[in-house]
Order: sequence, then C-alpha cells, then structure tokens
Amino acid sequence: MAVTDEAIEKIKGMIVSGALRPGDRLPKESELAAELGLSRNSLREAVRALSLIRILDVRQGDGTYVTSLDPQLLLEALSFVVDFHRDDTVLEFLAVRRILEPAATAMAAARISEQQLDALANQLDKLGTDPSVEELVACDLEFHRGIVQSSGNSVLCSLLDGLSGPTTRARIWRGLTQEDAVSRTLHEHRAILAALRDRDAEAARSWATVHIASVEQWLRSTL
Amino acid sequence: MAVTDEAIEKIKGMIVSGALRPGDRLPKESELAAELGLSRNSLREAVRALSLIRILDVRQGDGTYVTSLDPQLLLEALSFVVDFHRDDTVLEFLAVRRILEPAATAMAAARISEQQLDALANQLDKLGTDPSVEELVACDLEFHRGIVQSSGNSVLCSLLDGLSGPTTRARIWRGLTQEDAVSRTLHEHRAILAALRDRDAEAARSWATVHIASVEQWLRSTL
DNA sequence: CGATTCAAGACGTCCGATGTCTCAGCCACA
DNA sequence: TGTGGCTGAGACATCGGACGTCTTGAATCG
Repeated sequence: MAVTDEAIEKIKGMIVSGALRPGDRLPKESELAAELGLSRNSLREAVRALSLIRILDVRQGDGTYVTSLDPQLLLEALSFVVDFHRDDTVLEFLAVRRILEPAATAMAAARISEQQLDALANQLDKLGTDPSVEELVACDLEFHRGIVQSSGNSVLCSLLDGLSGPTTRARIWRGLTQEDAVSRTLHEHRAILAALRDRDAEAARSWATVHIASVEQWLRSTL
Repeated sequence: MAVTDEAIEKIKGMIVSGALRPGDRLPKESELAAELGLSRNSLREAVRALSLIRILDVRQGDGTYVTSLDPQLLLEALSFVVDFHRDDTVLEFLAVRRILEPAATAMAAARISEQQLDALANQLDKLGTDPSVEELVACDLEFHRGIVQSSGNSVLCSLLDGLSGPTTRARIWRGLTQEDAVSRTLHEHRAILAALRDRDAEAARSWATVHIASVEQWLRSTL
C-alpha cells in the first residue's frame, strides 16, 4: 500500500479510536509527517483527501483540526459525489427519495412544532400564485428540508439533502416544459402542510409519495 | 480559493461536462498540471482526493483514469465516511436503514429470480443451527445484500451497503450476546426468504421491518 | 514462435525553499 | 486603563526538481 494511503488509514484510525476527538488539532504537518514516517508532501495528499470529505478542516496559518464529524457534515460530501451521476441514474435516485421522503414526512407529523408549521405556511404564502420556475424549485427545496429536519433524524435529513441535488435539475426541467406542474406542486405542498397540521402521519406520507411520484412519472415518460 | 481546490473543481467540471468520460485517461500529471496552471505537487493533492472518493483511478506506471462512475462505486465511499460516526448516531443510521431495507425487500419480492432464492436458501442452510457470532454477522450481511441487489435499484443497494457498513454492524453485534438473538435472527431470515418465495411483498416488508426493529430495540435498551 | 529482457513512460516519494495567512502579544495612543 | 494597530512567530500553500518504482510493450534471443 502506498504511504499516502497508509497515512489516510492511520489518521482515520486515530480518529475512530478516539486518540483524536472532534475539534482536536493535529500536530503540525512536519511533525505528523515525521510521526507517521513519510514526507510532508505525501502527508498533505492524505490530509487534502480527508478534508475533501469533511473529516479534517485545514485552516491556513492556523492548523489542521478534526471536524465535528456531524452526520450532517459528513454526508454533505455525498452531494459532491452525486453530482457526478449522469441522467440515466436519476430515476434510481428518485426511487430512493420516494422511499425516504414520505417516511420522513410521516415522522415529522408527530414532532413538528407549531412555529415550524407557521414558518412553512409563511413560506408558501410568500411565494404567491405565479412564481417563476426557479423560485418554485428553490422554495420546494426549502419546504422539504424544513419538514425533513422536523423528523428529528439528522442522518435522514442529510441523506435526503444530498440526494435532492440531481433531482433538482429534473424538476426545473419539468417546470419549464409542463404547464400545470407549477400549480400542482403548490397544491401538493399545501396538502402536505395541512396533513402535518392535523398530525395525520398517514396523510402526510401519502401526499409526500404522490408529490414525488408525479415527478417520477413525468420523468419516466420523458426519457 | 486554493489552487488545489480549483483543480478539483476543474477536473470535476471536465467530467461532468463530458470532456472526460468514464474510462478516459487523463493527461499525465506534469501535462495536466501545466494545463491547469499549478505545480505537480498541488495537482497530485487534487487527484488523490478525487481518487479517495473513487472518481479517479490512479495506476502507478500506467496513468490516471476516470472510473466507471457507477453509483455502486461512488457510494462505496460512503462506508468510509460512515466509519467515522460514533455510537451515539448509530441509532439514526439504523432508523434510516429501517426505512430503506423493508422497502427494498418488498421491491425484491416482485423481481427476485428462482436461482437467487435457491442461493439464499443454500446460504442459510450452510450456516447450521449454531454458528459463531462472526459467521452469523457475515451471513447476515450477505443475505441482506443478496436481497437488496434483487430490488433492481443499484443506488438503493449501494446506499444500504454503505449504511450497514461492517463497522456499524460489527459494533452492534459484538455486544449482542443475547442467547436467543442468534436463533431469532435465523428464524427471521427464513421468514423473509419464505415471503420472497411467495412473492408476498407486504409480508417481506413486514418481516424485514421486524428484523431491523428488533436490533434497534435491543440497541436502544442498551445505550 | 514463444519467452525473456530492457527501456521508455508515468506515477510515487522526498527534499528544501519561499510565499501567504492567522493569531497572539507588544506597544503606542487616547 | 482600555483600545487599536503593528509585528513576529508559527503553520499551511505552493513550487521546482531529483530520484525511485512500477507497468507496458517492443526488441531480442533461444
């Protein structure tokens, strides 16, 4: 195994074993390199790789630190990876989202606060009845994120956040070509919100499923 | 932005835009470095980072290539990230798995082949009635992977593979020395298999839910 | 014709120097 | 005495070049 890969594994080991804890500062590059038995250049490659996936946080002039290791942070790297997928796998991503999002929405029905509900309602109202496609999609993302956050599961939340990337493009595309997509989306959002207000998990789940399935169906018929 | 980060973005751009396609070979390091306007050292950091998350495949003595970019490959990096999570978030990962795995199992009920079913049955038989914990864990992983693969959604499959990474699972099982856990697991596996054979998606889903929920419950009571 | 050898090409690793940024401590000023 | 700027030490950023190791394929020899 290459020394750089070894270094990656060793640093990983130090973190997993607890020798390095979230927020801890690593020894300076030259010291750590000596400690691990490789050159500073090679060590830097390892550090850079771990920083790309948000394990390490490198601050020039200061030092290198272990990040908080929050699921949110680590899964953020997921969206970077997801960006590489081509359109022919969008359907598979959407299918996964169709599983997760309704479940998250149902979970939120039991936990979402009144303030959160009001905030969501406000957000929908602010959009008006004839928004631009870009506005609608941005609002859509925000709306769903707000709900999923209320599911109380940060892993679920981050995962959905990452998966939503590629489908965003598809939704924009759809909004541009399908006439009634905008009004239908608005209607579905209000239905989801109403179900959440009623604390009706099953209704919330169903509306969320319908919401995603309609995008999926359109996409399938288009490809 | 640092030159290395710039290089990462540029290489990403070349791939996303289609200038570099899966399997393509990159210019040699010195040339690419000159092309992107940085030193070979800095470029190598970028390449190393992209190779950690399986975007690039570096072969010493040969050259650097774009990987197939299969969802399977890219999400493989997920397990690397998941390894960093501490025990207090295991429950959240498990909750996500509890959503995905039953859905995948239900999907498999409609698509799984007879050969696949026989293979799964064989695998369970081979384990005997009193396996070691290590054998059981390995078999458990294999069993679920086999089913999820039959769901026909490679994104879903890779995601579950990453989430139920060896570390997570191992940690759960290590403490799981409950006597009846082994036999109960075996029983549940057989029930899932029977439901699949019957093409009974709902039964398969329910058994999968029960299967995961029992682990979840045990874990919750232990932490 | 096949096996072996060898050389070119490409990545792997290291070194040392210099640039740039951050932070903390010192000092002058009000 | 408090505040603000200045400055120097420390740490990361980047570079260029040298040398090692590995892969591959062509040339060579039996």
